[in-house]
Amino acid sequence: MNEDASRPRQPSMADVAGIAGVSAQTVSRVLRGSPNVSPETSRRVLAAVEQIGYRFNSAARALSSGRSHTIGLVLLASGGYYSRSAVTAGVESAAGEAGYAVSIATISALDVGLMERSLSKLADQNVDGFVIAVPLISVTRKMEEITRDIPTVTLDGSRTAGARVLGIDQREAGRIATQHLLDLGHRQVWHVSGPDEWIEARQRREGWRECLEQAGIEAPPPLEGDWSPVSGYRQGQIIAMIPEVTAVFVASDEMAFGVIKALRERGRSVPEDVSIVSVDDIALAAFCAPPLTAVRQDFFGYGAAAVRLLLDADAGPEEVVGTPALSVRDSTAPPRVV
Amino acid sequence: MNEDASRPRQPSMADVAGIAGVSAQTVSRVLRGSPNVSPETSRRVLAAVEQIGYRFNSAARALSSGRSHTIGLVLLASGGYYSRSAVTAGVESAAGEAGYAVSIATISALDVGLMERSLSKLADQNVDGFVIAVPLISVTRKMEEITRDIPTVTLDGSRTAGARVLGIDQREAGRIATQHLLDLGHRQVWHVSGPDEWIEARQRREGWRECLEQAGIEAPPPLEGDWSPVSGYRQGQIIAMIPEVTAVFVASDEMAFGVIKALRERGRSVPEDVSIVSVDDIALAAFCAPPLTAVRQDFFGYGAAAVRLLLDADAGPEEVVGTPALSVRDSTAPPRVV
DNA sequence: GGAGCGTATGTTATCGATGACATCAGTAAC
DNA sequence: GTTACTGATGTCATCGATAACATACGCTCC
Repeated sequence: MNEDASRPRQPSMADVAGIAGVSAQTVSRVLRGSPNVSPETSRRVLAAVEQIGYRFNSAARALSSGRSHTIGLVLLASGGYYSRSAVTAGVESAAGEAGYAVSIATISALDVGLMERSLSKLADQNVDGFVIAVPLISVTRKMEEITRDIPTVTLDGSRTAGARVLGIDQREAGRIATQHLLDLGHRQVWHVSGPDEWIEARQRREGWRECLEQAGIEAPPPLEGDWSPVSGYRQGQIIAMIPEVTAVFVASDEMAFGVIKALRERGRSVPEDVSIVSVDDIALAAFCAPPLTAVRQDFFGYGAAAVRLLLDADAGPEEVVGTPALSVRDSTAPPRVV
Repeated sequence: MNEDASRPRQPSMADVAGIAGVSAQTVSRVLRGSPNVSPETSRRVLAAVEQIGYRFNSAARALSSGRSHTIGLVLLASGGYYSRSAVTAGVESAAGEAGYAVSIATISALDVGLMERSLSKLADQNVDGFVIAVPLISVTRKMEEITRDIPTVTLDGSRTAGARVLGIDQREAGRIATQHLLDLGHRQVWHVSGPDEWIEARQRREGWRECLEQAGIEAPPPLEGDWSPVSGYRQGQIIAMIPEVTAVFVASDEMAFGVIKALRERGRSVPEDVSIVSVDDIALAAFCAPPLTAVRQDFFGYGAAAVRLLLDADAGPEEVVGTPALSVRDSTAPPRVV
């Protein structure tokens, strides 16, 4: 409308086309790297782009092509700072390489309503795919509707229609953690698990129980935390009151720190009196006292792999990242000889 | 084109309008909560939306209105898992409440080139605002160009054109941390700082130095880490070789854990032989051994406040979140009496 | 030498919501 | 009873890139 000097409008492809003396379509072709463009034309277009400071308008592309080049990432606010950061970094890194943006949605609790709303929100943004880094307890009709239209990869070992499993075998993780303690000579291994809604938590617990059963040991009742250090601390206070405990498999590093604190406050030292194995192996695990023996998880790798599965048409139906392996440090030792 | 039953097209406002017997414009008005719509019409429109499962198309809105209702968040891959997660959560929470989406861009290092590219990428997505959670060392012409057109809030106490400062007074944080150690009776306080490119790191160091100077103490040469636990560990190894050290102010919790580990390995216990104060007070600070005395930072609050500044037209030019305060725990004690 | 084809480019309609403006009824004011 | 205004709604052009189709040119092959 107002064509005066104050025009604050961003330059468009048409503007570039005008300067380069070609059509807007050709500009589009150059910018998308279409094969059938002469080098000379390409050069002129790119020069014009540079000259007027043209900036790509992804909204227009999304509208006309139907693809937003954006991936929606759903995270859970509880469940570990480290893993959240690392998964996010992995997703963003892989997405960025493929020219995709990442839009995030965090749900504050494991609740299907919240989950539905997050997915809706991202779907409204026309994301081209979902990475759901949240263990789905149950899948509602609405969630299915949304994920039917949009490719989805779920982390965390859960299975939805069309989702592909990733991550280490959590049952195996529980098994090797427990076995490590038995190998050291412990006769019994207690367990502080994650919240029961989490599939990983259940799988780790099963691995623990199976391992004990195979050794002919009756598993003690598991204690349940919520991944937070405080919850580990609370369960640790209970454990500290049971004199016979010499070894505990804790389902996450952050809870493990809480457990250790509680044990120490009751005069039980780690690893002398009680050995602790956990899962995750976060960056701080090696630097706290004592350095934690833990099953490694490559969260960054999980995020990156999820994006690959999403974007790579040739990708198989599933991908597993890493095999469970133990970083042995100083929170485990043979039981004190009685 | 093909109007047969297989039409996979998402319903549009026009479809809703058809069913409700109104115009598309009216549908738009209803959905945006425009005041001049009769309740009866509104009801019919909403019913139609529900009936055909209409989903909003934000690309179309972005194109026609010029506003994407998306905020771009720039993060730094180094610099603490906890703070990254918490800032992200804060940004997303506040943005979500205001109906805004969050798109993230992580840069792997403090580099103007990477920074320019990230901003460009987000600008291409037509974000309505930037939250830059990265300390800007220098601002290039290109960065200024981009942030001139798009409202920008920078966290981390740096100042760009149009950016608004947030966060606790880092100098004051350094001061109270150091003062706490002096108050306990320490005659000298050493310092492990963050990387010199970070303004916060410099400010904390200045607060430390000022505090010592006011007490008539000549500051020892500061050691420099990179926020990572390993870097703290390395500096801790140096400190452990200096017998006279009884107190250290470490610029972050994660480095502090590294320092403590190094000291212990050399037979110096914390806090008996050496007292440690740090900054951040992350979730694990209270649960590791020993629980850290640290200056609190409300990272979630930082993120949320940044978004408020961005979206709230009535917001002042600046906002400061929180005042530096110490969480006193067990990593500090009076010096051993000689 | 014309049929056939591939390459480089232009034209036009379209995606879906919205801003600007137009319309029309009803009501209050003179 | 006309004027002026307000509330509720409709019409139309537009945002910027792209898909689909059209065109023009040069080359190869029988």
